[in-house]
Amino acid sequence: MATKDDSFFQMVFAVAREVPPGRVTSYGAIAKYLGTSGSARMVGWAMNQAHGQSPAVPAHRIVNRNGLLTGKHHFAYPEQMQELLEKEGIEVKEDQVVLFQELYWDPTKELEL
DNA sequence: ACGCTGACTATTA
DNA sequence: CTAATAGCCAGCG
Repeated sequence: MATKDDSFFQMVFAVAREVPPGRVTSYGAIAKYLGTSGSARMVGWAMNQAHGQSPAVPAHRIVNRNGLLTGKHHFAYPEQMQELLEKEGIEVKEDQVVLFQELYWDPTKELEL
């Protein structure tokens, strides 16, 4: 688990790609899963490098602790994030994921088994 | 090497 | 409710 052979980014990308469709997760959750709890900024920063990766990283499934689409401005265009989320069946209102609590996917609870 | 920046989070006022 | 503060750590000039 959490192979440290790869760069920190690759670990973040790996977890992000493990997020099931129609689900969302937070930076802090990924950070904690990687053992860098408290450094949620590193996750977001890693996502910044995700742009152009192969396979593409579903960064639109990564939101902040409030379920807010804080990173939408980093996409091709800000509305793309909400567009992709709604496309997967996730309701988004006021840049915020509706029922975020129900759609929340925690790697530390789903993957560590 | 130093300081600034940042897709975060939590606490305090 | 908003604003400020602190902790976090990798990249860049």
